[in-house]
Amino acid sequence: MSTAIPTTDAPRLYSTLSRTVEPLSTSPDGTVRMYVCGPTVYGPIHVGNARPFVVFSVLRRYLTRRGFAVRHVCNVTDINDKIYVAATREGVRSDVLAERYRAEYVADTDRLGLGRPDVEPTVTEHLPEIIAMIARLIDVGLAYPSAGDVYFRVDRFPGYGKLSGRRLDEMLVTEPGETKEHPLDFALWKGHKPDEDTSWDSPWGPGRPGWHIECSAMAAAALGPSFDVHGGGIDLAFPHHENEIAQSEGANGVPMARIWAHNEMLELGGKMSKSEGNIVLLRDALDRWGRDVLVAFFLRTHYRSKLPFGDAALEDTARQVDSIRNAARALDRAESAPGEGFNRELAESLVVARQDFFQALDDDFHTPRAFAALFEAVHAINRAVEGERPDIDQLRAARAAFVGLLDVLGLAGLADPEPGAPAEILALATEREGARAAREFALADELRDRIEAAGYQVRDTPEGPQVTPK
RNA sequence: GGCGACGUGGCGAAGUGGGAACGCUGCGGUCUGCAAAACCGCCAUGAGCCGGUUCGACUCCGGCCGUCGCCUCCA
Repeated sequence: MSTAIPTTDAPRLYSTLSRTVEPLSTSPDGTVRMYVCGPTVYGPIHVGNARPFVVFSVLRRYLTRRGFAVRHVCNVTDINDKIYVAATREGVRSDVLAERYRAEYVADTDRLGLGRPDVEPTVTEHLPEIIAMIARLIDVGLAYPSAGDVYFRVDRFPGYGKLSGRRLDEMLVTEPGETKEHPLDFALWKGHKPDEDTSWDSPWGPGRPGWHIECSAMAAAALGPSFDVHGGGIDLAFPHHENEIAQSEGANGVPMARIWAHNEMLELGGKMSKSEGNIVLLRDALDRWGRDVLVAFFLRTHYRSKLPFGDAALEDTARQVDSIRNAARALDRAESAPGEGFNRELAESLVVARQDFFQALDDDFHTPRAFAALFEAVHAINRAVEGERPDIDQLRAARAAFVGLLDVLGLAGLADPEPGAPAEILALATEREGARAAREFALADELRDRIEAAGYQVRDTPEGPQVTPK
């Protein structure tokens, strides 16, 4: 079985900036440099916040297995209006609160088991870079101090609006700008207010960074002024990413990111958001569904489609995950009683599945089609185990191929050896076999009920009973 | 009001100018003492609605209706 990736073209991704699917670029050293907007840490993250984390973490996994070096940066915003508000409400210092929820964010997303980004910068670590960038923007005339704040001058940046397709003169103006030249000018630096318990010195007086400048500064610090992919939720396209472009390109004079990749929103009767109050915390979803189901749930829908979150969809996903796991169990059984020959249909199906799988992911990270390919493999494996059973070498090769696909999606654990049932459960299963042999089926069924009550399931197979966790 | 995304079977969800993937559910069958799993087969003559282009449109264009996101903090 070939290990080469059966594709010739470069992976392609849709860019909000060009509104087309574009070939992925690499930076001059061959690395794909990717920056993804992470959470503001003023509370535990919800499953909506987890979507970009999953999408871009798995994209990184895919690109890595596709042979690219990837530098994946995902920031944590730990200075923000909402953090002050939350700190006041909880009666703790804002920096203490931010650090607590930063750690909780890391712990929650660790449970997804998709690895960590290479760098997870925080705002508090980047004040010097932020201040330097603001100073630079003032130098080139794109920013101005005003009453202790510093604002970006939007009408001096010619490309303002190019990402979100807006024009300055069409935008709804809701905010009067008594300290701003233009109502849509946005804050780069906010002067210290008495009720805020942190502040940093700057040439414009004590204060803190505005919301957008941090990402410009952190992205440049971690990836340089120009990189390959900038990701995040579509709700950030305006104003956040628009402002990032204005700041970074205004200060650095080069395009910030080649591809702007945005995931669509999770829905729970309208967009899931903390301000709407219709949220499910990531940790609660993990407790209830487990990481396998949750990861598969995010991946079975394309990242640019809205994703309704609900019990029915998760239950559906859980069944899909079970059927993937069952194919691995079928391989377990077959390996304990292999056949003699070579199953040509299995070999061919796995090649096709692998090809379809990688082609789908090359095409704008099409995970739903990758899932379809995965099920081609599931069925091919089940057919081979039931039918013309292959020899041990082919079974092992089939497992390797199957696990290789699962691994790209972060689901290789579905094929891991399962923890064996405890001895007392296995004893019940053995006893049940005796009862069955003696045709004492009432006793056999009672024993099965007891096994199930203990959380295990018995499946009678030609290789004997298979006891699996329920 | 402006910008954008989208409307496909019971549900979820794809591709495609000329046979509507895939998964779940449901139905029938095989296997099984039964069950579970698996396997085999069936399930949209139609793709929000109305026009247009075309030999031919679900697929392109226009209009309408509807849903959602952004325009204010938001993944």
